[in-house]
Amino acid sequence: MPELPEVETVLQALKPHLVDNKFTSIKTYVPKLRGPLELEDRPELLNQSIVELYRRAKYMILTLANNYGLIIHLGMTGSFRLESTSLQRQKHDHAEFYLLSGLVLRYNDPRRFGQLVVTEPGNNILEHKLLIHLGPEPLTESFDNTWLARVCKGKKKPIKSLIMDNATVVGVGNIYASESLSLAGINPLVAAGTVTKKRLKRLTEAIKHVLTAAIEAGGTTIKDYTSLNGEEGKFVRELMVYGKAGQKCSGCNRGIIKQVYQSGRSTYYCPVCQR
DNA sequence: AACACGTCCTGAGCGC
DNA sequence: TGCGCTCAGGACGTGT
Repeated sequence: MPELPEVETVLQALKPHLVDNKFTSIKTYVPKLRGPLELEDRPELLNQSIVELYRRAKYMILTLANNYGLIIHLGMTGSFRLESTSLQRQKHDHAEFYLLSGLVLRYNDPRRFGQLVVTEPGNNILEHKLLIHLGPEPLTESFDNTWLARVCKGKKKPIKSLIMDNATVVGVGNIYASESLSLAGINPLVAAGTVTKKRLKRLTEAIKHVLTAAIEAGGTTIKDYTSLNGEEGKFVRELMVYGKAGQKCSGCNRGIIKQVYQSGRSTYYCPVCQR
């Protein structure tokens, strides 16, 4: 389940192979993923140098020399393989990008929650409807305790739901939300508006710390996630609470990790050291 | 306005 | 052994 660190890891792996390369042909095998998949019969995407590949939230953005672009979201189970064209297409490979370098980039996504969207030249890609409403990037100065306090003010919904909201901060999914709250010592269930400024500062720092450490570890592999060509993320070894229901908390060494459900998502926390 | 919840999707894991 | 059920969750859309 790719969150920001996983997307960042994939992005860095893809970059050297894609930038300055060109798509020579693109094939798709399903009519839609999360939205329509309209990459075939688009000559404007072919034989144009790939200029940039960067990230905004959990989206990867690829731009071409003619200012067409591609917005890519891996959803829950999306992954890329870069490989020889002599290798067979696999089950759930929904799109193939044949490259001038001779390799093929294959997009695999069993649950088809991902998105591959073409953008037209002329508009700022960051103002695309998928991107325009996104909040600050967690690893920049624009995400700080002042901002978080402003967003939390008066909010009754649980702090965990709030930090998973892309309008508050982007890239924090279910795993890193639980992990960040664990590190900050905050109970995920408490109303966001009741968390003190001091604790929100700790939370801001915890989010930055956890995401940075996860990027360094190449992400977290729980079930589906792998980076390019099947590499697994090692942050799973550093998890404090996620997926550890019933185990003793390694933070305080006293509490037993509890699993609760918040709007259909599982949340893990230590009832002793997260108050 | 704020928040909750349904929806999309497939495969793993489990109980019987 | 095999079937059917439940769960996993990102982000948008809809309902309250």
